[in-house]
Amino acid sequence: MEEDYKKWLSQFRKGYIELCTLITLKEQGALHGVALIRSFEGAELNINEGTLYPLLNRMEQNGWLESSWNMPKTKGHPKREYKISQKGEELLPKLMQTYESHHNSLESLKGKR
Amino acid sequence: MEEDYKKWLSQFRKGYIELCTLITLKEQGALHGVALIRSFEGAELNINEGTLYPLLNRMEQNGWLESSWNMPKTKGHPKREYKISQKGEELLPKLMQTYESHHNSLESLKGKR
DNA sequence: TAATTTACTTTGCAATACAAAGTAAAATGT
DNA sequence: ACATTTTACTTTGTATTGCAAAGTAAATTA
Repeated sequence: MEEDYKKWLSQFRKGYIELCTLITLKEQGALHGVALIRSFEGAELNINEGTLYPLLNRMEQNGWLESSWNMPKTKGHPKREYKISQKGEELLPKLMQTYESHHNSLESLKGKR
Repeated sequence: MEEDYKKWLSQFRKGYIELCTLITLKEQGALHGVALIRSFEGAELNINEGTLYPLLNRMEQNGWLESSWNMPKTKGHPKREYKISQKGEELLPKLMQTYESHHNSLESLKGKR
């Protein structure tokens, strides 16, 4: 039962995390991985490292994001910063529309008698 | 670009359709496959046969649904009717809670400045 | 200078949505 | 009566992604 739920959750999140990433980078500008994870936590959303980093790489390869290494001038660990690309900006409204449409469908199914 | 979107959509729907199925069977009682597809269409949600039928079988094997063949007494094609099981009824609120929590997270990410 | 922390990478696995082709029973048309 | 079409469901093959766990390497701390 608990097992069923865990499996379902991991499926349910497919695509969702990409959308959250696009939204966050659009709202907040350039962020590196750990900062993204913290932003998600601020929205009570916990994302695994092993999920996020491969996802960021895939999104960059798709051209939805752009990244640059941010070598710290004085101190700190080198970080890779991601920001949303032109293509990502164009795609985001389409994904949001689809998200909302699915949300409405679900609400509508709940309300049937 | 269009290709990107299609791939994303197919990922995004993972898990979502199972939830819609549970909700619909809870609301409407026993339905067969085609009736489910029509219910979804009524909520402006289009689901492929090749998606729905394997999904129904999986859900039954997980014990979330129960099915029975409905041999028509006088006329019509034999149909397999699905209804939500005890286990499905128990699981549904948990999935809904998770759905809503993710919905809230996304809204919260949109609202950040 | 050894141990720890930070940020990111890599690997292997399991699971589902979809398109397309397939099956079989019932209804329809000629 | 026989062939065609429709209805409802099944099967197959592919492509992706989320996750846990182990791994790397630079920077900081002890």
